[in-house]
Parts: sequence; C-alpha cells; structure tokens
Amino acid sequence: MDTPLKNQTTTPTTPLPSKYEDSPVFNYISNLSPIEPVKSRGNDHTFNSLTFASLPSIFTSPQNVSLGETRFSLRRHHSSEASNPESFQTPNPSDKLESVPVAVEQSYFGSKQSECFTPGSSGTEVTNAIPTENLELAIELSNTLKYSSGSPDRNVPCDATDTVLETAATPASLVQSVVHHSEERHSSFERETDLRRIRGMEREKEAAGVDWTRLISDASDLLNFDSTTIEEGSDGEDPKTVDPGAICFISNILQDNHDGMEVMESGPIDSSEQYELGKFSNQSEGIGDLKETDEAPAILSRNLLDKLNVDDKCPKCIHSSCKHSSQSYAISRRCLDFERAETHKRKSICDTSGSYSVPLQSNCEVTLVEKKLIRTTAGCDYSSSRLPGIGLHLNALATTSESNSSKVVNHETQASESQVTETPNSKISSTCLTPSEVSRDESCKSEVHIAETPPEACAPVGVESDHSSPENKRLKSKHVGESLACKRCNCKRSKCLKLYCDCFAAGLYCIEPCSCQECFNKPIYENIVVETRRLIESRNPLAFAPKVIGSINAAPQFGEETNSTPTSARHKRGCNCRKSGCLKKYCECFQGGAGCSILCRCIGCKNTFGRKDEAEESEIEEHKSRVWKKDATDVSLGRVKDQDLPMTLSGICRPSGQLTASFSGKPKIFSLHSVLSSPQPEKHLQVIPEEGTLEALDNSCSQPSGVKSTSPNSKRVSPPHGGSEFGSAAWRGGRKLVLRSIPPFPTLASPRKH
DNA sequence: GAGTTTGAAACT
DNA sequence: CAGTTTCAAACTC
Repeated sequence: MDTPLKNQTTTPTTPLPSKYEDSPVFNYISNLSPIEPVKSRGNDHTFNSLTFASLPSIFTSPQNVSLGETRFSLRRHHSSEASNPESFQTPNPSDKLESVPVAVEQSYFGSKQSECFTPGSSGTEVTNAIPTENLELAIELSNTLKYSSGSPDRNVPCDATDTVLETAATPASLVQSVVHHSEERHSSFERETDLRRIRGMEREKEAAGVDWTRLISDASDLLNFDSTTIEEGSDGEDPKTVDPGAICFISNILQDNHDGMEVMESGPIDSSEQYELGKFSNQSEGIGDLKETDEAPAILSRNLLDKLNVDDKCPKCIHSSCKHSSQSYAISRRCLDFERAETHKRKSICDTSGSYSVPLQSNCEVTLVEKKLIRTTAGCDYSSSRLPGIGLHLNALATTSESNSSKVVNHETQASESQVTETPNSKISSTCLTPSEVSRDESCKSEVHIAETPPEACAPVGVESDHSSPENKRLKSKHVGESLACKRCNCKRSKCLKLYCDCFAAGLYCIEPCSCQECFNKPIYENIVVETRRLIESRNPLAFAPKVIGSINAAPQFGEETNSTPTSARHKRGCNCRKSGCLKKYCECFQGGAGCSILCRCIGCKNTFGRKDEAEESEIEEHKSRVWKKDATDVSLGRVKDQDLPMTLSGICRPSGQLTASFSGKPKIFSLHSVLSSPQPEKHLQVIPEEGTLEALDNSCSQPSGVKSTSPNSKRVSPPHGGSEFGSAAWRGGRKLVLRSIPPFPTLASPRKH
C-alpha cells in the first residue's frame, strides 16, 4: 500500500500475473488489509463504530503497521477504502471484511510482528519471510489470506527476536504491542496461544465434522474478547490488567480441551489454522471460499458485529449473552488452576474434549440469537472441553442441567469478562507470596478472582449485583450451578483449606468476592492447597467429588415442580438432616437438587426432589429384583448364601454408618446394590456399565463413600497414588476418566464378600 | 448486618 | 464407629 514496506511485501507476491491483481479476489484481498487503519480514517471510523475503541491505538504503533503489513500486504492493501462500519451490510464483500477482519487480523498477526520486530529489524524480516509466503499466496488466493495470519514458522524474524514469543503466539500481541506494555507481551502471547488453541480445537471439531459456524463463533468470540479488552483499556481502565487475565483464563480453559499447545507452538500454524483465518476473511469477504457455506459470511459478520456491539454495550458484560462464555471461562479457569496446581501443570489429560460433548453445544445453533450464539458457542466449546479438567463439582454442574449450565455459564461469562476489565495485575510475576498479593500474582489464576469478582457480572440473571448481601447470595445460589459458578466463601478459621470451605470443596480457588480470612486457598499457596487436598483425599479419595451424583439432567429444573418426578440425582453420602426436613439448603441433597435416598439418614424427609422413603421403596424393589437375579446366578456359582440377600437388603434399606455410604442412592441408575450384595466386585463393574448412564456410573464409581464403606479400612482405602491418584484422576479427568480408573474400586469392595 | 440455626466436616 | 466439636453456610430477624 502506501508504505514502502508493504510495497515490498506485495511486490514479492507479484509473481502473480497482473491480471490477478485485477481480479475481484485480488481486490478483495487488497481491501482486507486492515493494518493501514492508522492512516486511513475510514478504518478508524469503522473500528470506532464497531466499538473497537482501542483499535486505533493499535495502529498507532509504527511497528505494527510496517511489520504487520508486510505480511498482510495483500489483504490490507486498500484498507483505507473500506472504512465504513456499515460496510458490513453493504453488498460489497470486501467492505464487510474490512471492519471486522481487520481488527481480528491485526490482533492476531500484527501483534506478532510488532512484538517480534523492532523497527529496525522489520526490514530484514520482510525480506526473509515474505517471499515464500507470497509464493504460496500466489498459488492459492484463499491461502493468501490465511497466509497473512502468518504461521510461526514462516515468521522467521520473530524467532530471531524472541523465540518464545515467536513460537508461542506472537501475532496475538499486536493489540498489546500497541499498548506498549512489555508486560502485555506475555498476555499477548497467551492470547495468541489461546487463539491458536481455539483454532486447534476448531480444527478438531472440524475434523469431527463440526460445522464452520461454530468455528466462526468461537473465533468471533475470541475477537470479541480481544475487543473487549481493548475497549476497556481505552476506557481508561488498566489495559494491562485486563488483557493478562483474559488471556490467561482463555488459555487455561483451552488448555484443558486442547493440549495442543505444544503442538501448535512447536509447529507452524498448520493449514487448518490458516484455513480458519481464511475463513474469517472469507466470511467477511462474502466471496465465499470454497469451504464455507453461503451463510458463512453473513453469519460471521453478524457474529462479529454482535460481539462488537456487545462489547460496546457492556464492557463489563451486561448481557447474558456476554456472560455465557465468560462464565465458562471463569469457571474453568478457577478449576483449572486448581487442577493445575495438583498436577503441576500437567498437560491436559483430557483432550477428551471430544468425548465430552456438553449439552450446551447442542444448543449452539446458528438459529440462536447471534449474540447468544457467539457466547454460547464459545461457552459450549470451552465448557465441554474444560469439563474434564474441572473439579468434579463443576463437572457435575455442567452435566447437571443444560439450562442450569447455561445460566452458570452466562453467569461466569459475565464475571470473567468483567474480570478481564477489572483484573488489575495479572500475573507477570508470580513471585509474590503475600496473601494480599496473591490475587495479583496469580496471573492466570488471578483471573479466577477476576472472573467472579464482579458482583454484577456474577450475579445470575435477574439477580442484583450486590453479592455481599445475603439476599443476593441466596438468589445467586438459587441454582446450584450458579452458586458454584460464583461460589464464594466466608471462612474465618478453616483457612479455606478444609471442606468447610465451599470453594475448596468445590475445587476452586478463593477469589476476591470471598470474604474468607487467612485464606490459603489461593494459587499462590498452590503447594499448600495441593498438599491439603492430598491429605483430605487420602482420607476420602472422593472428598472432592461432586456431592450430588447422577444425571441431574433428568432432574427437574430448579424452581420447577420436582415432586412429581424425583430426580435421578443423589447425594453421594446422603444427608443427615434432622430439622430442616430436607427442604432447605442446609440439606445437601436438596441444595444439590437431588432427592434423598436410602443413603440419607434424614428425619422427616420432605425433599421435593425425592423423599427418602420413596427412594427406599423403589430401592428395595429394585434391589430385590436385582438381588434375586444375582442370587440365582450366584447360587449357580455357589457363591451366595441365603444370608446374603437379607443382609444386603438390610444394608440397603438402612445402611449404617459408612457402609451405607457405599450405596449410591440411585437405584434405577446405579447398580451399586448389586455390588454390595454381590460377592464379586468385578461383577459390579460389569453390571454398572449395563445399567446406568455413563454419568451415573461414573459418579457412582467415583463416590468416596463407596470406597470407604466397602473397604474394611475405609481410611486406608486410597487411590493408587496414595489417594490422590484416584481422586485426582476424577478431579482432572472428569467422569469418564474416573470411570476408567475405577478398577481399583472392585478390589476395595471385594472385602465385603461374605 | 447481626445473630441463630443447621448440618457437614473434623476431631476425639 | 460413635460421639463431640468445629465450622461455615443458610436462614431469620
């Protein structure tokens, strides 16, 4: 374009015939170039209109312009031309692209260069990298766009400058580079990483057959996120703080899903990534690259716009739509951090993201309101992916109910986003150990704080922002998911290192909203937390498992009439209520939206989700049938004695002590009864799979009580790894993983043989 | 917001 | 394993 550098860059590309330049595609590409914005008012306008307040600032950086453009020369050519925000809706595809894509691209690509290159170095870089790229570009127009995204590999210059940045995700830093914060580099890096992860996820999904729409939404979400951050920064809030946290949380979330970090970093951006980028451009283009459906462009643009709009409207995330993704982020972050602490940042075990299809995803339809769609999609993806890594509680929540989950997600989303804005100093130096500093240093973890910090953000839809007030708290916690999402404690003496602490029990770090005193449940005290967890898990491997198990999906929605259809969810140990009638949140069953079961020792149970007596009846019936069947089988094998049946029944009907706990309360779903009654543990495992839904099974398997009760030395019973293993497996892996790792269970149960 | 109630968690 | 104590959330006023 105007700048010499660009000319250079473009020139190499020129192997393309002049005709090519004349071609619509070429024009389109040219129009795409956003880097110019600084110079071109139009772009600025566009950004502003789009609410990319900070974008202009981005372009202020000379480096960004020159460097970024070099690679994107093709696209950004005539960026100046497309300045109209309205261009989105204009028939002209190129214009459409301009506003949105520009922002995106810059954030992605430009940042990289900006960081990698100093003004002086830029020239060298250009010469080196461009030729090859251009060549490829020439070959494939579509690729050209993608190319602009700039694979790490190709960006040789970056490597020289800063290997880490370069490999990691240089490009993302554009925005931050604009800000000129060295600290931001880190954040940008993470952002980039996040983006890549997302893309990688998308790739996977794509491979799986996921439609591009989701990808777009994700990407748009990402974009949105960025924009939000930027905007915030422009608003006067501390940009630094914002970015890091946001980035961190995203990265964390993604991390679970995707381990791909390494891969992505190590390797150049593969075609798929580029492809996605290309999608962006394509979509905005309207030219419609091959892969995309006609809808793609429109949707993309809409999404982007929506996002932008959303950001504008609610920097702090006012809309539920905004909340969604953020919330999920926040949740995951918090949990992930925790998890990470335990595992010491092990690579996500659960790339099983694929396997964990969250119900939410299903909800992600293009048909949804775009705003929601965007958020939702992102949230879905993240949530799904994150599930594995999340504390069991969270997992339970996720699975609990779609509606709930969505609420939760929204909730968190808001929180997270607002957090982003609020996050003050996110990480950068993790050396600080003082509790007060903890929140800051936690970097990624700090986000946790951030995410939930904003009362308003956190507040469930329809709930006042004031968290502190008991009323609000109550309202918030109305829904289990919500309560967890915004979980905050008020511990005074437990240091938040005991199960008394809801945060700790839920596998979450305490965050700002918490009113706890002398809190050690912070990322900074990771070691302590982990150690404590180990201790607790050693006593009760499933101490951190969700208290309520079973498919809450089936359970009536909160607030719905529950009596008619008892939920399948059951408290893992049952409650012991004496005065609350299991009608108040004192009752863990009730609180978790679970009906009371035979495991409960409650008195005067009136649990609307299912009373104990009812459960007992059904349980007995169920058990009887099972027992008889088994009995027949066992008898044939000579294993079962006449006594067994009665004993089992008695145990079921009125389990005593921990033994009771061993039974899952869920008759229809779980076959634990059979386990107890059955002399052979192995059978249990076999039986379980048959009956239950996976979740139910997993949950049942994961129940600590079960372990304890079945084993002679309940306390001794510990997971393979001194208790932590099992628990951790459940902790990090999610239900399915837990289920797999359960094998030890049978062994434990075996002692019960009579 | 303070105080009470409640039941889980922790302890003995 | 049972009883007691501790604890913090839930709840009430």
